[in-house]
Amino acid sequence: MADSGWHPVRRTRTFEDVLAQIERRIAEDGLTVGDRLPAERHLAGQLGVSRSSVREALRVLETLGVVSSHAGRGPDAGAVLTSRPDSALTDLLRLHLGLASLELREVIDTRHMIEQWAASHAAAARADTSALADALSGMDRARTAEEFVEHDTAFHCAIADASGNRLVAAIMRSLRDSMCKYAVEAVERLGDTSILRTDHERILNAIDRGEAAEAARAVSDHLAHAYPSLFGQ
Amino acid sequence: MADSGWHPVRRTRTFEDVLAQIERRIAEDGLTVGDRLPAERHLAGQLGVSRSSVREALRVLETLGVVSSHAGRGPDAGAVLTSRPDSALTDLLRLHLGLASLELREVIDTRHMIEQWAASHAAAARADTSALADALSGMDRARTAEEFVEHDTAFHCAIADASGNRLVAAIMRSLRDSMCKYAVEAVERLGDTSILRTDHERILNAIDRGEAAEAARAVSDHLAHAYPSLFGQ
DNA sequence: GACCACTGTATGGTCAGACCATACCTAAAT
DNA sequence: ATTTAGGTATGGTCTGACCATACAGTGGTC
Repeated sequence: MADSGWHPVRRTRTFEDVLAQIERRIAEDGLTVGDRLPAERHLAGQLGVSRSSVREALRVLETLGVVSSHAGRGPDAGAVLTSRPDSALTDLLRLHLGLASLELREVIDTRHMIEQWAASHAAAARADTSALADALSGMDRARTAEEFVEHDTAFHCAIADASGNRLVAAIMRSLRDSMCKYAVEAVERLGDTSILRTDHERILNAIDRGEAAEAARAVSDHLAHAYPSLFGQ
Repeated sequence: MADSGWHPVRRTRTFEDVLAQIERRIAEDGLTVGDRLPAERHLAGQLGVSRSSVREALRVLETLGVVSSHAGRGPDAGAVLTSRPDSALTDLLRLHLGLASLELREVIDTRHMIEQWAASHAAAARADTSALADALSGMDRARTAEEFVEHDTAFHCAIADASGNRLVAAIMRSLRDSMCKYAVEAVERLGDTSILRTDHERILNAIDRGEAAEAARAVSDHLAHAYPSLFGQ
């Protein structure tokens, strides 16, 4: 086996068993977003385990953005299947950045890769750019670095969305969210943000005109402007 | 706030509080990989919550690949900080693929992007290619489709590793792992794998000679060979 | 003194049962 | 028909217990 996930020799834990059962049920019963899982107590009874174990399994699924739990009674209550990979990815990146097991440089390089790809694909597909234009006008109204970064993030995520690939978009959103703090610092260090504004216009226009290569170049130049220290070498 | 992770109006759950406390402690105490968290019972006592809540928080951290729990006594026991983003990403992708909230096409496109980027970066950096050569020779010895895919996966992950970006490598590994099943099907459908073998040699040689553009082209051609149905249009 | 078997103990893993907060459902009261 | 009060199923939390694991110490044996 590949070395990717070596697990120590250990009896399967109960909640892992529950996890596998739930996953199997999702696959076999063709459950999809919006469907409900049985109540915790019922699941525990059906699987012959305690409620704690079921809860730990559900907690894992919730962490992975697969279910969402709501108390109370009615159609919205209980563990509902959802699709929220973004927050899971964000948490993952944030924690590993905090643990220093990932460096900012790596995150920004990854973002560079994604954004270039997304911009050129969006251009090639002649994607709708109204969301990008909205974010652009939002940046003009921004009065603080935080507000600026917020609209900047929206712009870049809109590029990823425009690529039409939801996985890429989710990764992009998580990357931005997890490095939000550093982005604010970068903007404050930069002072004048007009060049970023111009860069964005250039990206938007390239996508609008369907010029994939120019869109990729524009993204690359933009990141070099935003993080000069990482691209100086 | 950005729309990325809207949380319904709800009192913070206890385990979320514990989660935040642990994360804060990691950041403030500068804890890093290898350090131990207090025992569950102690943590519960310190934070004034029940052990169940602590356990649910630890389960989340374990899911995200940040801690690893071991029973018993001694230096290895307890919740130890680790850095295993790969399995978390793999689980996430696998589950969302199962939920049909992600399509195989999106995963393969993402892989295409990553692999092109990694190959050209590895070439530009004149990275060590011995791991790639090892995987290549492993493919020659493979006697079943599963074995073939295993070494194929190793080869492609080695490309990502050679790029020097751990985040990209982790994403690559997860993508491969989560679509392993489909890769076996693709190989079986293909029958003759010699063309894949030739493709790999071409990629390896391009990286070895530092030809970034050729490496990217070779990767692109290779994926077209492996998944002709997705690139025919 | 070196080695080995036994016991103690701190740890995670699991279970059972209780209670609370929430939110819908229902039936009675107006 | 509307309002209101109670019922009930749900998740969230807590308590306390017990088991399995694996190291740490203890004592005996050679």
